[in-house]
This record gives sequence, C-alpha cells and structure tokens, in this order.
Amino acid sequence: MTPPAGDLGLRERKKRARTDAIVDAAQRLVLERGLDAVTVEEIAEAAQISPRTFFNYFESKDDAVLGQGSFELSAETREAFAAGGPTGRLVADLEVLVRSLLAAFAGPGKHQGEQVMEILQLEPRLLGRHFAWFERHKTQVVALFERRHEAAPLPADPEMCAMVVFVVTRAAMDDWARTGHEGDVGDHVPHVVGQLAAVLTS
Amino acid sequence: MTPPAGDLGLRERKKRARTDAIVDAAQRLVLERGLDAVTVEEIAEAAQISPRTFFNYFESKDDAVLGQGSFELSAETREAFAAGGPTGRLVADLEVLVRSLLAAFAGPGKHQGEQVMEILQLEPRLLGRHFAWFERHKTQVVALFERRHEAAPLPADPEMCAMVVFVVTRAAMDDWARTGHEGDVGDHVPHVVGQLAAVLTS
DNA sequence: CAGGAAATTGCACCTGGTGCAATATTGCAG
DNA sequence: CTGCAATATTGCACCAGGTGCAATTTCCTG
Repeated sequence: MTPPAGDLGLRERKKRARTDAIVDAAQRLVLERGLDAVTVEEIAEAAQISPRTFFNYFESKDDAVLGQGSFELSAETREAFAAGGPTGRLVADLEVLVRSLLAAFAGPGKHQGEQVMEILQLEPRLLGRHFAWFERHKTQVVALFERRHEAAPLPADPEMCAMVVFVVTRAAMDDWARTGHEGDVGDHVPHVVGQLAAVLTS
Repeated sequence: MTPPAGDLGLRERKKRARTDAIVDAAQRLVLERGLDAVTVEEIAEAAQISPRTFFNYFESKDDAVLGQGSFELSAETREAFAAGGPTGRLVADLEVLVRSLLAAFAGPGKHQGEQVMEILQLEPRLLGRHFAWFERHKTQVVALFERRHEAAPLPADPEMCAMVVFVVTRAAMDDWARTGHEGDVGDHVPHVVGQLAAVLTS
C-alpha cells in the first residue's frame, strides 16, 4: 500500500487537469469571441471532452467561464475574523475580508485573476452570476458575522454587514476597472470604503 | 381627425391590456407552482396569445414574471434630484430616490408590489435579474448623479453613489422581508441607511 | 372603403441543460 | 496479474427558452 500523502491518485489528478482545461478553454474562447459566440460544444471540444461531460464538471457555461468553485475564504481568515481580529476595528477587518475574497475570486495565479476581471467587464451578464454566487454564500457570510458578534458586538445586523461585504467587493472591482486596472484590485478597497461611507453620512 | 388627448387608440389600449394580462398570468402561475414549473407556453396560453407573441412583449420569462418595464423614475423625481433637491441633503435625497425606485418596482397597485416581493423571496434566482436590471440602468443613475454634481457637489464618484442606491434598495427589500413584511418597504430605508453607515464608519 | 403600417402568428431552428442507460477507466483485494 | 466494484465518460433522446423570417391579420387614416 502506498497511500501517498501529497499525491492524490490518478483519478483526482485527472479531474483537476480536466477542470483546468475546461476553464482555460472557456476563458480563452470567450475573450476571443465573446460569451454568446461560444457554445458549450466548442468549449468541450477545446477541452477534449464530450459536451455531456462538460456538465459533469460545471452546472452552466457561465460557471465554467468564471471558474467558479475555487472561491472560498481560508479557514485562518475566517477564524481570525470570527474571533474579532485581525485588527479589532470592524471596518479594517472588513477590508481584510474583502481583499481575501477578491484574491480568492481572482484565483491562484495573478494572470488568471486579471482574466476573470477582464471577462466580467466585457460581459456584464456574468455579474449577475456574481450576485447569484453571493446569494448562495450569503448564509455563510452572515454566520461569520454572527460568530464575530459574540467576540465583539456589531453595530448592525449580520445581514447588513454581509451586504456591505458584497457592495464593497463589487465597488472595488468597479473602481479598479474604472481607473484602468491600476495596481491590485485589493488596493482599491480602502478608497471605496471611504467613498461609500462619505455618501451614507453626507 | 380625432387625436384623442387622454385616450390612446385601440392599438395602444390593447397593448397595455395584453402586457397586464401577461404579467398577471405569469405571476399567478409562478406563485402557484414555482418558476421552473411554469413554461412560457403556459403563460402565453393563460394570457391568450401565442408563445411567439409573448416574446414581442418581454425579452424573457423572468422579465415577464417581474413585470419589468413599468420600472422607471418619474421625470419630476429625476429633475428634482438632479437639481439638488428635494431636501438638499444628499443622504436624505437618496432615501427619497430609493423609495421611488422601490415604489416603481412594486408597481402601481399595492397588491402587485407585495406579489413581486413575494416572488422575489420565493425565487432567489430572480434577484440576479434585479441585479442585471441595475446594470442596464446604471448609466442612467450615474448620469443623474453627474447632473446633481453640478448643482451640489457630491462627496464621492457618481459610480459610487449609484452603488449606494443599489445596495440600499436591495438592503431595504431584505430588511422588509426579514421583519415579516412589516408595513411598507420604503419605510425600511432610513433604518438600513443608518445600519450601513454604522458598519462603514465603525 | 382602400391601402399602408404595425402587430400577431406559425415555423424552422439553435443553444443550454438534464435524465438515463451503456460503456470505459481506475482502484483495489486476493 | 487478475477480476470485481466504484466511478467517470459518453451518446442519445428530450425539454424549454429564445430568435429570425415570412405570411397573415388587425388597426389606423385618408
């Protein structure tokens, strides 16, 4: 028996390779021709699988294009936040949270991240998916705030806090795009937080 | 020639009647059976039109269910806001704007409004459409803020202001739903504005 | 009432997406 | 290495949403 620690077996490796191949093909084709001009059949062909298999990996074409799935906060980030950290000031910790979210959304590689952002800008329809994603994970985010509430009381309902997370995420992406992809997306977080606060307390 | 002032001619009247019939049928059926269990064919049949004609009135099934289209701010509201009114305090005027938006979304009749909200709660997928709607109209909202900026300088980019409009609208709907549909949706606006501000300035 | 504009409709067609059953691949115990 | 069970891939038939086009009907206007 060789139960490989770091290795994951042929099956698992193939699965990952296929997933990557699908996302790569989807993003490349969509960037080349636009979302509506690319069919699932073509993506499947480019990824060397059957169209039917495509749907074993992703629930929809849109999900594949966004590479949705790699998209969660690390345990440390979550625990630290729930415990009232990392700084103890809510708004600062929120910024950290959003930055992690943006990084997770962008994906592991820098390049991949920019590509997703570029696609999102090119195909606003997909932003609807982003919203849907948020809806799906909303309960988790709310739960996170509920836990933090016990460590350090919140100034608002957990649901409202979750909405803030969402809007800041979205606004940061917007701001980043509007300024011509200047620097890292996360670096725009403080600015948008300031602006949103300014509007709401005007 | 009888260019009827108040009247609109048979053609126009029929068009409106049909639109209403479609929305009514769509909402009734969806409330009865759920979004996925209702086909366009059935809605068309209930509205006594052919399936093809359905798509002359609405771009998608979802649009029909939400009755999207009746969904714009009145000229007065817009002009007043652009001119720096109605109160002169940005956040207060924002609240007025959002209330108008919520009212427009709800539709003319009270009953219709609650129905839409009920459907939105029952079928979260449609919230994605709400987001899409916002994306489509975002430029208009941004333009509104740009105009206001000349009358009374804004504390943030027009785009950020538009994001605030969106998040407040959404948060108010949420809050209203969470408190068991208490009173009018619009009455929740001040509360959520306060909460969001509290989080962002914590 | 005639003729033109606008709306309705039928029809053929494409794409996204699912269920099901057959087949192929992988993992594993002997 | 071999055979068997688990798992993945695939083909196939099918449904629903949505569009383009051309024929037909309905409304308006002179």
